[in-house]
Amino acid sequence: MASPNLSPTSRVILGMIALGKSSGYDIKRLVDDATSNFWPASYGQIYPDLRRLEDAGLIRGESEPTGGRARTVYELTEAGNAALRQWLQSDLERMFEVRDEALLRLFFSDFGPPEQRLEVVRAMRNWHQRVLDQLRKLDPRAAGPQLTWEFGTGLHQWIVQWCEATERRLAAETDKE
Amino acid sequence: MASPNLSPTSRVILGMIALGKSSGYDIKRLVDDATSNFWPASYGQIYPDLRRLEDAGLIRGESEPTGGRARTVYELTEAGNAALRQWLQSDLERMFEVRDEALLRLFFSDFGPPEQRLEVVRAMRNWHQRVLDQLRKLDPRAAGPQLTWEFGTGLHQWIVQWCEATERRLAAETDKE
DNA sequence: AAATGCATGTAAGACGTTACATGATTTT
DNA sequence: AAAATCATGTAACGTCTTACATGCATTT
Repeated sequence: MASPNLSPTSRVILGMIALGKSSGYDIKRLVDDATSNFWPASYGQIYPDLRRLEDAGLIRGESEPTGGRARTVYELTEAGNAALRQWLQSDLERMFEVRDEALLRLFFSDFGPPEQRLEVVRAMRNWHQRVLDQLRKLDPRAAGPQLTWEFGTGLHQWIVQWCEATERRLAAETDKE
Repeated sequence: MASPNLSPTSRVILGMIALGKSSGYDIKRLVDDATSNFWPASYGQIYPDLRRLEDAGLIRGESEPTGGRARTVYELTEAGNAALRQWLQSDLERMFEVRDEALLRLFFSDFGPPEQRLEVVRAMRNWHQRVLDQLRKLDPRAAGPQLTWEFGTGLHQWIVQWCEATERRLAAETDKE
């Protein structure tokens, strides 16, 4: 009933449960399909968080075994519903974080030969192309609201195009010399 | 001389030192100016890492006080130079990570009223617009190689435009009802 | 019979930020 | 005289991942 230390990730969990009663396993699958590109979550995060959310009275767990296989399914309490709504309406700050090792390499690759820069951009393009292919394989409706899906595909597509343009530019520079 | 546990961030540090002898303070400033948008670093990361890098024999520190103010300046050793080059040439994997709370809210905002979605996208646009303004204030040449600067501005610009388009779409949907 | 999927969990550690403390120097 | 900047550092904490362990059920 006490309400301490809810991690940022616990909000995804809360949200996923709001979309329908779920077990920890279910949540993991939902997250992988729908939000992992902008908010991943691991079992090591999910299960302890479920405990904390239950201790805080925001969710309620029920045992729903499938045959002899244990299974605990969670649903929101009234408090949990209120907490979710409150979060959705609160001001948002410091919300966008990126860690991109490719850009880091690009930044420092003035160090090496010019072909190295080209190599980095190529690897970068490949990576985002793969993410893009994977995103497109998903049925956007199955993965929840489509706005985020559109954003994801659009973003990676933009990056791929930037890489292509940059590769052409770098190739031209290399040829000149 | 032993070479254990170098954090991902230690590579930024190594790279920054390669660009010129630097103190921990200098590195922090360089990172804030040049790479913080895709690879931030805090003092709590930098100073311990400098120790580890020195213990590993990749950098060498010299005391260069300014008046009575202590100051330790680092430069690369031959081993450090080799390590940097090796990193730049190695294959890169799992290099792009995003955490975006705005998208998370967008994803779950089917919960609340439709105006809430609009509100989230607006806040999102504001945030990226502010980042964009800040990036443009920087002289790209002062902030190191310009490729990463161009990428950053382009990316945030694309996001701002996506938000604008989405806002129009959402507004149109709201009017219809 | 073996492999894959369902289901739950934990321990250890990697990684990073925040907040604090200290003090000298320079600028206003 | 006060404020801002230079400079170094650490302790505590939050967050998250990795790797492991366990065992039932279903598919091949």
